[in-house]
Amino acid sequence: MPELPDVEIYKRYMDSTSLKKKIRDVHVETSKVLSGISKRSLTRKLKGKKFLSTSRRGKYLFAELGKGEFAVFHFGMTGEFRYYKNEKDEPEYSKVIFDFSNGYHLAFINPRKLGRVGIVESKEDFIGKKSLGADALSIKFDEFKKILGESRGGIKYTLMDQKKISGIGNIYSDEILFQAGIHPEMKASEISQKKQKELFNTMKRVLKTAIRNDAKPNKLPSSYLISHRGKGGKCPKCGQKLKNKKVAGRPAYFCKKKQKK
DNA sequence: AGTACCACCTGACGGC
DNA sequence: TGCCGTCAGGTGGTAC
Repeated sequence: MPELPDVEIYKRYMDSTSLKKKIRDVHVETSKVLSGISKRSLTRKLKGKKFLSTSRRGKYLFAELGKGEFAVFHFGMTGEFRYYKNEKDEPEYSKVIFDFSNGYHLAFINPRKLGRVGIVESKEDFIGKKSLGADALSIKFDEFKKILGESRGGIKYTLMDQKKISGIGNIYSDEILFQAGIHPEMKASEISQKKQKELFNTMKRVLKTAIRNDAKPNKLPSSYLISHRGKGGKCPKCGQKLKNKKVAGRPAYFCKKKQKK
């Protein structure tokens, strides 16, 4: 479920469990989830160090190791962290496990192996290489407005393009557009000034609301679209059957009555 | 620049 | 119960 709200929750989880504890060892179940580093180097780089602090940019989570280095985590389409004590509690699908000297462990869980763990010398270089746009929670209206005005594609595509704005994925782009009453295929550049501001405020509100509710779909307000995805889902505002079609290559759900082009 | 499609992976789910 | 096709909250590459 890893879009911005989910990753923010994982960040806080890491902050409350895994900071400033000496890493005694690292276990990598499969190199598939490593990015640009071997099992041996990853272990060598981490052994004896501590995760000092965390930061997030979009869907990427960074853990500071000191001397400018950072561990980088990306969860792909599935994954989470779990902090536990006993070996017998090792979570299913753990791909990388960090052993701390206090006897606890932090597992990077990643069933589909689409996530990645790596080490970078510079956070800025990493963000630069990926060309990541401003984080959706930090972006200012002026920049948001400029991005919409310069985009030639549909608004759903624009919101999900990590190079423009980072952090929004398929689920939350649908949610934001639903709450803002904008059709996902509407041209980003054709959104009125008034609607731009409304969309901007809605984006911030939806993301913050999700975070406040631990990014758990069942804890979100009943007026949210998220739990109504799937066949036969109905609009929580008007009761009409939701439209389902591919938009920008991803399965989109929206209400034709409440979301106009 | 934007879209469409494939790949990467594997679990979950519906249909039969 | 079990097999099979399809789908899934992301990213990256290619071709158009």
